[in-house]
Amino acid sequence: MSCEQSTAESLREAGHRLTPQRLMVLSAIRHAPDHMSAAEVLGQVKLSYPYIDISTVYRTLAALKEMRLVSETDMGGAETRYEWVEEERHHHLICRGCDHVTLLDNKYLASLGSNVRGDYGFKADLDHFAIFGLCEQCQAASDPPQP
Amino acid sequence: MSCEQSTAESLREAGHRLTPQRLMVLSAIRHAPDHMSAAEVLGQVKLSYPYIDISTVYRTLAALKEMRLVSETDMGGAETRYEWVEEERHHHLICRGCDHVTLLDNKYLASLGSNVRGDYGFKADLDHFAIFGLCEQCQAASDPPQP
DNA sequence: CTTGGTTTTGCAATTACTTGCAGAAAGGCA
DNA sequence: TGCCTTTCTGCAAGTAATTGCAAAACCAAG
Repeated sequence: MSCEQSTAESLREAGHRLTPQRLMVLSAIRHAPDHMSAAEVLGQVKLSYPYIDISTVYRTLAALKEMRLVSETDMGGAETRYEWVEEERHHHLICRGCDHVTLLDNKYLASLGSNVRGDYGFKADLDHFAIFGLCEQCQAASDPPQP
Repeated sequence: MSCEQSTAESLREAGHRLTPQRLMVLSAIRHAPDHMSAAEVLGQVKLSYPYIDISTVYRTLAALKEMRLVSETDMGGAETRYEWVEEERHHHLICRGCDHVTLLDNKYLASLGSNVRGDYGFKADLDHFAIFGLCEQCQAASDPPQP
């Protein structure tokens, strides 16, 4: 009935068992409006089941990532961020000067993916990339003032 | 005299002090034939200076990375790998099925970089990427055998 | 419903990496 | 050369994530 029903079935078909812990992790990340850290997922699940362990959260996220239902991204902070993979992919440009984050349209990575697939036969997981670099302002700031 | 001389000078110009520890870390990674882990750099430097601490290695690698003299790449193993950035960049396709690693020509990422720069004004650090996915064999193995 | 092989969980210990701090050292200036 | 400010180092403690293991739970077959 719920929107998790079919996802749960996919898990079963991939040879995983449907435990309450996994369904709770799944539900937490599925309904989050944004990226979550493993600690945030843990906190969310603990609201309904306080005995869950952080290692179970990590193991479940790893399984979901392997099935490409969630993406795992190092956004430069202390914690790795996890996100439900939507039909419409998005990526991030992160400035290492000012930490500003810009959304990057999927077409840039889709094009990289299809080139790589065509030339190498390799099907790249380009679900959610964080690309670091310098934004326009920070480039100007670090360039020589008057050459 | 040595080939580190000019690099050391760049460090100074970037506002860093030239300590023996830094020069040893620099030399270790500069002359390595391949990627190194922080622990491997530590071991190498300890041969000539046993008192060096792992935190100094990490801090030096972070400074060199900030200057884009070394790249820091998660290749999927337990440890992050560091490498001296050569003029000619290279990248890796890593299969999550069989762990096989293929070299990826820089032109694919150079093209991504120039598109992003043109459209967003963002100068991406595309020094050394690890792209995960499925190689041709592993795709065939995971596809339905007879649809 | 019960049994039984296999997977999964929670705990505890471990690993990879980071951070705070006090003393040591770099290097600009006299 | 010696002084002085600032940065850097080594240590120790802390954090994010992983792993080994015994007990518990899943679920397919009877």
